[in-house]
Parts: sequence; C-alpha cells; structure tokens
Amino acid sequence: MNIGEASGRSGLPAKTIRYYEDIGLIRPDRGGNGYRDYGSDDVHKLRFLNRSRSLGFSVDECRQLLALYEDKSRASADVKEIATAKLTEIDRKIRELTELRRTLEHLVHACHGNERPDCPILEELSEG
Amino acid sequence: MNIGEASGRSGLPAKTIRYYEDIGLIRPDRGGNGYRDYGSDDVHKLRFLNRSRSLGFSVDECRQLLALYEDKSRASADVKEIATAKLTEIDRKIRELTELRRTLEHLVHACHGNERPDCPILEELSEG
DNA sequence: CTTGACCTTCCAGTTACAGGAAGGTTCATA
DNA sequence: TATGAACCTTCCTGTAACTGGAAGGTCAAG
Repeated sequence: MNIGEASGRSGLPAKTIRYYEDIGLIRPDRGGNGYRDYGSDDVHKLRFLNRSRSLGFSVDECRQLLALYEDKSRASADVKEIATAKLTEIDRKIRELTELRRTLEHLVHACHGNERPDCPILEELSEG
Repeated sequence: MNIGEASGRSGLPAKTIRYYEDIGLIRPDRGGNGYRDYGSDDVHKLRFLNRSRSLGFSVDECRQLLALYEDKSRASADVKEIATAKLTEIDRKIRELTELRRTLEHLVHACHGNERPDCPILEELSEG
C-alpha cells in the first residue's frame, strides 16, 4: 500500500512516517514508480510507534522496544533485561497516570458551584 | 531555595527549569544577588510538570492543567470541560500502557530458552 | 583571599517532527 | 487523448522542547 493508506491505518502523518524511515525505524519496499510500498507488518510497527511515542517513550526507546521483536540474533537474556526495565517504567507511568486521574477527578467533583474553589490540590498532584 | 535545590527536589534539570521560566510556566522570585528563589509551591509545580511531561502531555497541555489550579477567575464550567477532556485522554493512555505492559510481559515469559522465539507478537502490540 | 561549587545570561546544537515548494505519477473524466 | 485532482517524490526551512557550553558573577570554607 502507498504511504497515504499506511498513514490512515496507523494514525501517523505521512511526514512522520517518512521521518521514521530517514532515521531507520522502518524500511518499506519501493515500487517501480519510486513510491514507498508498505505491508501490513509495517502498519503494525507504525501503530506501535504511534502509541508508544504518545505514551512518553523517546524514539530511541521505541527503537529498543521494536528491536525486542526484530533482532533475531539477540540473546534471550538481553531481551529479558531490556523488557523488564521497560516494564518497571511502564508500571511507574501507569501509577502516575492513575494519580493524575484521581486528582483531576477530585477537581471536577469539587467544582460543583459556579466558582472554582480555592483548594490547594497542587500538593496532592505532586506527591507521586 | 536556589535552582539547584529546586532541581534536586523536582527531578528536573536546572536548564529545563530556566526554560520553563522563559516560556512563562513558573515565576520564581529573585534574590538581591540575581539568583532565582523558589518556594515549595514552585517545587510542586515543577514536580507536576516533570510528571505530566513524561506521560506524553505537551508543554501546552501542561500549561492548561496548571491553569486549572491557578486561574482563579476561570468559571467552573470551563474547568470541568478541560478537566473532563483530559480525563478521557488519561484513561486512553492508561489503557494503552496496560496493553503494552501485557504484551511485554508476554514476551518476557515466552523467552524461557536461550534464543528469542520467533513469535509475531507485533500484531498483538498494535491491536489497541 | 583563593578555590570550588554554585549561580547568571547568551548562543549554538539536537530531537522529533511540520510546512511548503517544485516537480513526477496515476486515474477518472471530458 | 488530454487535463485536472489527488496522489506521490525530494529538499529545505521552521518549530518545540530542550541540552551543552562559553564567559563571567557569587558565596562559603579553609
């Protein structure tokens, strides 16, 4: 498929997809006309990149995560080590998001009148 | 306190803290020597910024979130609307992180031998 | 009163894109 | 067959959110 369809299916702008190719994250085929040609596995990777980037992982971390699945020569112990480190980080992110969620919900419910209450919720916010 | 201590307490590099001042996110006092002087509420905000940035919110979104607590003149309905939108986004992030977590854990447990198995886990990864 | 660890501003570089120009390709329609 | 819209290409510039480093002022300890 062309880059437009890959964009539509992955949710990433075509610009970003080309950029990811520039920095070596994906390697689509090329048709005779010079157009990029993406397979469904490419789309899977792009969707994955879209998600993990939006969750605060750097492009380099995404590269590591992708490598967990792609680098056939990597020994299992390495994979486990990296994956385990990422798991710890993911758990932290989930915890922090949950706290942030709780705090925001508190605010939403606290504001029942027409005026914002003067509650010092920032403390709660930053206690993580 | 000086910027070094604020950095230590918030987890943000001093460079970043100065940058956040440049773009108007925080307004520390200045001592007679020209040094920035941070209070504990500043540290709270900085910790909050550190967290929400690492969770994939843009600086502008962080600004909105901070404004929910700072803008005393804002009507409650507005606060609710913004906060509710953020809640939806946070829920999505939590869902996606949970899926990513599950997939990574799967990989860790699947790799019991010395060689990485050739499992096409990418599909699972990108189904969110 | 100097030394080292702070702090300041300023300027340049990096990452991860986004916008837009200039031009080639494809495909439906006149 | 032609022409126009909607694709695609590369290239170059701009932006966001930092990061590093230079050049120099401040402060507390010995």
